Formats: sequence, C-alpha cells, structure tokens
Amino acid sequence: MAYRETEKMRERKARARQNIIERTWECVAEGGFRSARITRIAGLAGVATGTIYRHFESREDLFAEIFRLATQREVDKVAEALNVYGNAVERLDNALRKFAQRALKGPMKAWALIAEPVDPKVEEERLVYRKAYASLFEQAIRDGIAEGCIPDQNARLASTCLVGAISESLVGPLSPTQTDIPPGQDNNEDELVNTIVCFCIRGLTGTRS
Amino acid sequence: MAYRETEKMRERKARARQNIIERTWECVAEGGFRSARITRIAGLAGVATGTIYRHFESREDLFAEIFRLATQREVDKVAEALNVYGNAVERLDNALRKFAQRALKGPMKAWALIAEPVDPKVEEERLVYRKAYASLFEQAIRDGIAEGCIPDQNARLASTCLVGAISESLVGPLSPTQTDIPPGQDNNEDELVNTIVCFCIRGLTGTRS
DNA sequence: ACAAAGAATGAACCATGATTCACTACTTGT
DNA sequence: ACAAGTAGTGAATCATGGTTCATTCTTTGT
Repeated sequence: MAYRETEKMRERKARARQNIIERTWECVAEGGFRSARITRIAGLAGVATGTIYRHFESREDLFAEIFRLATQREVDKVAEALNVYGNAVERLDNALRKFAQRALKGPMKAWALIAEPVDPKVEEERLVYRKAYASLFEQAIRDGIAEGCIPDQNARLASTCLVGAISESLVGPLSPTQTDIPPGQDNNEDELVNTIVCFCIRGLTGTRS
Repeated sequence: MAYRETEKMRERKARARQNIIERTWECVAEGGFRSARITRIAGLAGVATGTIYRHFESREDLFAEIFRLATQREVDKVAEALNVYGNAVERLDNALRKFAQRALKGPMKAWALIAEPVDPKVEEERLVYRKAYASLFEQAIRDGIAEGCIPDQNARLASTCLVGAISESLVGPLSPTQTDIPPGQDNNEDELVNTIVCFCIRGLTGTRS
C-alpha cells in the first residue's frame, strides 16, 4: 500500500484552490463573469485547464463560489457601516456612502455582482445577496421610522429603491464601455457619491440635506 | 436585358424586412438579445436563416436596428409625457410614472434596453438612448430649478439618479429569474410605481409628497 | 527503490450557434 | 418562351469555448 493524503498535500490543494479563486476574481473584475474564460483563468493561475476541474465541478460552480465569497465581503462592509453610532438617517447615509465608494473603486466588480446576467446557480447566489442588502436597509429604515427621523413608508420597497438608485447610478455610467471619464478625477467621484447619497436620503426622508 | 427592381418588389422586400424586425423584437421581448437566436427569428418570420442575411449585414446589425427603433419609441413616449401642462415637478412626475408603467408592462424589453450586456454596435445605440433620456430629464430639472419648484442641484447627475433609481427598481425585481410575483396583481404594481415615483420626486425636491 | 494512489496535464472532443454559399425559384423586359 | 438578374434556401462550415480523459508526473508507505 502507498500514497495516503497527508496534511501537507491537503494544504497544497487548498492553496491551489484558493489561487484559482483569486485569479478568477481578477478575471471577473476585468470583464465580468461572461468573459472570464476557463483557459484564461488557468493561464493566470499557472495551471492546466483540466486542473480547474479537479477543484470545481464546473465553470458555473466556480463562479457561484466566487460570487458567494465576494458578496459576503460586500454585505459585511455595508452591515458594518450601518452599525456606527448615530440615528438611522446618519447610519444609512454612512452605509450608502460606503456602498457607493466601494462600487466606484471596482465598477466592473460591482456590475458583475449587481447587474450582469449570470447562469442559474450564480443567480441563486445573487438572490441571497439582494435579500441580504434589502434586509439591512429595510431594518435601518424601520429603525428610522420608529425613531421618527424617517416618515412612515413601505420599508421594503424603499430599500429596493435605495439599492436601485445607487447601483444603477454607479454601474450604469461606469459599466464596460466607458472611456470618457479620465481616471483619478476624485473630484468627479466625490461629487457623484454626494449627489447620489443626497438623492437617496432625500428620497427617504423628504427633507433637504 | 431583363429583371430590373420594380416598385412591387421593393415593397415586398420592405415588408419582409419589417416582418423580420417585428419577429426579432418578439424574441427579444421573450428573453433578451442574448437568447434571440437567428434560427428562431427566421423560424418565427417563416423564412430561411440565410434570408435574414439578405436583409441585414449581421446579427449585431439587426440588433442595433431593433434597438434603435425600440428606444426611439420609448424616448418619444417619455418626451410626450414630459410635455403636459403643469410645473416641472408635475411634468417629471408624469414622465417617471409613464416610464415605470411602460417598463412594468414589458420587463424583459426594459431589461434588454436598459441593462442587458450587448455587443458594441448595440451598446453604441444604448449610449444615444441614455443621452436622450438624460437630456430630457435634465432639461425638466433645469426648468424646475428656474421655476423654483426644485432646489438648485447638479441637474445632470440628478437625472442619472432618476433613471438609475427607476430602472433598477423595476428591472431588478422583474428581471429574468422572477417567478414569485403572481401576475395581474395591479395592486402591487401600482404601489411599486407610486413608491418609486415618490422616492424620485422627493429625492429631487426634498419635500414630502 | 518500488508500487500504489492521486494530482496535473492539455490535446481532443463536443455543443452551440452565427455565417456562408452553391443552388433553386422567382421576376422582369424583350 | 427565354435570358438575365435577383431573392430565397438550408445544409455545410466555421468559430468559440467548456469539458473530458488517456497519459504523465508526484507523493507516499514499505
């Protein structure tokens, strides 16, 4: 008898898997899921295409995992930003700002997570993601209504509007075919974030900033 | 000498072309551009696949034309709704409502026009479309600022927010993988439209409805 | 050093779907 | 009726890109 899987081997495999995940996310950040080719991912990861299939059942499964990991990160950040000291409006303002800033830092990623059409297994993950956001914002809106700093309204729909306004405003203008915004114009970006967040908060509260 | 293209022939060709366009739009309304197969379009139109290529240079060109025609229709409708009697806020309210209602009536169409990733030639058309909307809303917002019914703000960015909020709020919830909303719930739809439009108007004006 | 077991490889395979083109069928002017 | 020219056809071709699998390389226990 011979080869038995050893700890060292397990680790090496885990590292390889992790590496594939990271390279894939790089690809996605570059052109979305659709254009992330297995061959390219394998190339970046420095392995053969077949190797990908030793670690993941299929392309779709790989993507689903990537998606899950990435969205978890995003949702956590927003939850964190929603957890600062202050009233509901201030906390929402903070969270929206964080959301917008993160999306702007990686517009392609944001697009892939929010709007890119994806295969069923990935779409399933997206549903979870949407729900996670919706719940976070919805709860904050309810808090605000209870505190009296937000007028009574349908918190669920309002939270959808929030996500919609912010994500499209960011993803739309900054999606794939966009070359006319010179990079490094933080000025522009700051104004964009401000305008969007103001719009959202006003939409919610009905009061001028 | 013989065959010279005659009026009758020209008409027949035009009719065939028109038919292809309409069948294609049907396909798009069903599953977006990506899933609109040439073979299916040809089948619906009752012609051979090769025939499509007698009328259009390529699939992409066909799609670009479809897109152009469809968006023209949409933009015209919104322009019209923006042209009613009333102050800027009322006119915007009316236009937003029209936009939302039309999108809800054909969620897949709306998604295809607004958010579906498309090939370059089609994306180019979409840019025109976005600009057309942006200009319409932007002008109305400027009017409102001049009239004093909308506070001073960056009209261009605000118009983007409007389109963003409304389109994502509609397209997101109603995009492809959506089966949990029983059809015919006009109640739901009305509330959705109301909430979104209220949100947009408040976002713009900062006043409670 | 050797054999057993798994890991890695990447060229071959396969599915999908757009596009082509040799051919047929139709229109038209004489 | 015929010839010239055009429209229509759809099976064959081509391109893309995910997936497989026979083979080679590594690791491990004796």
